Formats: sequence, structure tokens, C-alpha cells
Amino acid sequence: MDFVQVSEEEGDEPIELPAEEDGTLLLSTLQAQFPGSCGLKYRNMDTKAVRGVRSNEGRLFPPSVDSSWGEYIYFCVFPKGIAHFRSSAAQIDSPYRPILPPVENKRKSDDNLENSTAKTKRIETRLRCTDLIVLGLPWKTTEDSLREYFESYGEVLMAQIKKDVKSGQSKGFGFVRFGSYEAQMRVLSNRHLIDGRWCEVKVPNSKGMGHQVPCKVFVGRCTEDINSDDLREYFSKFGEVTDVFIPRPFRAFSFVTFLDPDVAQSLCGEDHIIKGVSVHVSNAAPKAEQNRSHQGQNFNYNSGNNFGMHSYHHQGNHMNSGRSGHHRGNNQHNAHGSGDNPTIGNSHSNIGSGGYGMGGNNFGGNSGGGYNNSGSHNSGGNMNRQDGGMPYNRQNNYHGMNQPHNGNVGSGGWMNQQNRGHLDMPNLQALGINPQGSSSSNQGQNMNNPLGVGLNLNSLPMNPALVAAALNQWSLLGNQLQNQNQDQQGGNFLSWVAQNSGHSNASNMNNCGGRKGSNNPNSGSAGMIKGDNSGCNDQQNGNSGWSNQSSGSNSVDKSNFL
DNA sequence: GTTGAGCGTT
Repeated sequence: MDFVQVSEEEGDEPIELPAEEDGTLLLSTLQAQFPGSCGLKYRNMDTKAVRGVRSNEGRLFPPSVDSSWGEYIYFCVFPKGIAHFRSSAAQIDSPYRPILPPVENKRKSDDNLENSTAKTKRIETRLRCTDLIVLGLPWKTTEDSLREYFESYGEVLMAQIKKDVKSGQSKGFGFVRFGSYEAQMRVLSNRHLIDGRWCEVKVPNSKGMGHQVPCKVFVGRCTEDINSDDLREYFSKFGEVTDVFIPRPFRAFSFVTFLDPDVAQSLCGEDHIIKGVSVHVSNAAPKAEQNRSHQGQNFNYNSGNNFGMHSYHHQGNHMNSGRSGHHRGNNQHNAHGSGDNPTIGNSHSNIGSGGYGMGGNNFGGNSGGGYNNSGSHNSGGNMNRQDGGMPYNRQNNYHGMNQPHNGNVGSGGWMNQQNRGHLDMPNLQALGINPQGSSSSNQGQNMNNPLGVGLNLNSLPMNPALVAAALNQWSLLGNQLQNQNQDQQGGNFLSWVAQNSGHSNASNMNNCGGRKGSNNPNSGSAGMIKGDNSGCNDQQNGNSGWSNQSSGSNSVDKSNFL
């Protein structure tokens, strides 16, 4: 039997670990001796560089072709972003000390953690142990064996298997609680082979995200060749990645969850190059909160007062200061106040301002601080949506509440759908529309554009031509004006833009919401929410034509994945 | 005695 010499850190006394018959070393074998470790590395004699050991499916592979581990002394790799505590070393010296990442991993958000009451409270919350759910347990696993397994990570306060009350048969999942936060962190950062099955350990849903700072980020502008491993590998350098989710079918975005919410937050607003592709990281709002926000929006649409919605998001913004800051849902913050949209010339028009999130225009231009005229409801509402809202809020903006043919008045022109998590988020930036007016490389593909052209004001150009160009590339402009003949005489931003920038050039967007009977030769492609057309209702009754899906499934809805 | 995504009689 081959033995592999492993030490916790380079230079430490090694322990010999038995390799398997095929020459591999089981990760579980490694972790039995070095709890929390997730891999091995060694110092290459020739290059003097540290080399990682290949790891796959819970096995570590010897570096040489002859399946030999050689005479190297390997040392452990611990997940980044998680301090590992040497068994004999001093433990954490303060309950308020976060699990700080290695020095090289330290990011801005770690600065000044101390001396901040708010942050301290947050850390305190974060450091609290919670029950963890263990999913995928073998039927045979007992509470004793479950406990036994997890004790290698630290003190186990509780180990529980959920069973059918009648039969006593395990339901295949259980809960475990640790006595120390670091043990919990280690457990959460690893995969677990328990009684022969790979199990997943998570913070249970029932714990909710509550007041916790989100750990998940939205990664926009992904290309199809960026797989979950790529994302995981890339983002792991910033901190432990606990989950990567790529919606299928491909939708040009994905989600990455970090163990440390600070890491997640610190990345928000940044562009990163992965496999040569510039992706954009932004906030991924918790689903529950999004739904709540959504409801609030509808309500607020009618009231003409959109402030206060998304309040959750405001609160969450404390971490973005100084960085990109999404200011989600915060109209006031988002308002650039430039008031310089040259295209809003007619008295009706909130379009372009409300829709595009150019708060300044609305605020200043339309209502002088009233934010909205009740009928036109909502500058605030739309502009804030960095998500799927169409910038085009026509019925409300134009008709207000009294349009006889507008069945949807009062329910928010764009989001009449029900049962949808609904779009909160995808912002232009994330979708590839940047201040340079260029868009991502998906142009022209059948991309099922997840867009909501909600806008991230921080990234928006104020030059409408650039906005137009960008939108145009995403096929958002094309024919959204099909109702224009009825509703407006003076033209609006979109019409201006359309006139000045031509039509959409991506023809296969599966847009929906086109209005039957429209004069628009391209009706049916005008809406905005793409995908297959299920859930898209061509409107015959004067509804906005945007997204009246009752069960639409293809709009870009981050919340569906959270 | 089967199952394999899920979320706990506190």
C-alpha cells in the first residue's frame, strides 16, 4: 500500500496517509486527519512553485503518471476565506473575530470591521451556529453514525435524522448542530461522504436569509462555455464558494454563492474576466424579499408613491458603499438628477426617465419632487427596477388610471404576471449594456434574452443615443412602440430612440407581448420578455403588452434561482 | 421491502 506524506502546513511534521489501490487518496482519508482540508499541494522541486494536486469526485490524484505520490511531502489546502484552526493552535480569541480569510484574500470589506457597531452585530449574527440540514443521507444512516461522522469536524451538539413517524424509516435527511462556528464553517465548505453517499450540508431554508447579508451574487454576461467549475474556480480566489448555479437552458447569467457574505458583497458591481469573458457581478436579491418588493410595487403603482418599496434592499446596501453600489430600490439614491434627457419633450412622457431609471429626469422634470403624478404612477417604481422592468411604462405613464381601454391600469404596466418571482435585477450592466453602449457577445444569438431592461443607474449613460444603441443591440427597442399611435402624439424617448437608431437587429429574441392587431408590422416581437413565448400574452385589450404573463417562466428572473 | 428531492411535531 502506498502512503502519502501529508502535513497540515508546509514544514510541519507529516502524517502518512494510506492511498487507495488505484493510487488515489480519498479526500475523506485526508479529512479524517485534517478536518476541513479540501485538497493537497506540494512544493515542486524543479520550479520551486507550489503545485496543486488534482482532485475529483472526492479523490486526490498523485501527480506522477505512474500513480506514484513520490517522496513529496504534501500539505493541506483549506478553503479560502475560511481560517482553519490548527488542532493544537490557539483558537479564535474573540467571539467577534470573523472567520477571516487568509491575508492574501483579504478584501476591502474586511477593513474596519472592528469599531463598527453595525458590522459587529452583523458578524455576531453570522457567527452564530445554526442547525444545518444534511441532505441525501443514506437510508441506513442513524443519528449515531451521523454524529460520529461530523464529530471529526468539531463538537456536535445535535444530530438528528428525520424519519417517517409510522415506519421509523429515515427520510434521508437530518440536522446537525455544531458547538463552534468554525466547525460549522468547515462542514459547510466541504462535501461529505456519509455511509457511502455524498451528502449535502446547508443552512436550512427554514432559517431563511432573514436579516442575513446575502451570500449570493448574480453573475451576468456569462457565455455558455463558462461552466460551474469555471465559476467556482475563479471565484474561489475571493473566498469559499458554496454553490454555483447556472440556469438551464442557458440564459447568460449565473449565481455564485459564497460562504462569506462580505466576500459576495465586496464583489458586487465588479467586472471580472473569466475565460476571456467579462462578466459582471451584482447583487442577487433573496427571493422572498423580491416577492415582497414586487407586491409592494404593485401597490405603489396605484398610489403613485413608490418610496419605501424595496426597503429591504436599501438596508442591504450598507456594504456597497464606495464600490459600485446598486442602491437597489432606492430611487433617491439612484436619481442622478441630471434632468438632462433631451428627448423627453412631451408632457406625457415619463418614458425614458422612469423606464430607464433616470431618476433625475423624472424627479426634476416631471413632477418637481413629487416624483409622480398619480396617474402616471411611478417614476420611482420603474426606475428602480434594475430588473426586468421594461423601460416602457406606457400605459401607466400615458394613461394613468383612467384609460378606458386599459385593463391593467393600476396594476403596473409591466408586471401583471402572477405567480412569478418576477424580475428583480438584471441590470443593464449585468446584461452587457455598459456605458460605452456596447453589449455582450451574445448579440444575434437566440439568446432568450433575460433582460429586463431595468437599469443600474450607476452604469447608465446619460446619453440616450447610447442607451438606444445598447438597447437596440439587445433587441429591446425594435417595436415596442406599437401602441404609440394611440397613446402619444408627441413621441417619447423610445420613439425618438427608435427613429434615431433604427430597429432591432437581433431577430430571434422571442419577445413577447406584441399586441395583436397592432399596426406594427412586427407586432409580437415587441415585448420584452423573451424566452419561448409561453407566458406571453399578446394583448388585445390595450394592456401594456409587456409582461402580462400569468405564469411566465422565461423572463429574467433572478429570483427564480435564489 | 421500494425512494433520492427536499427543509425540521420542538
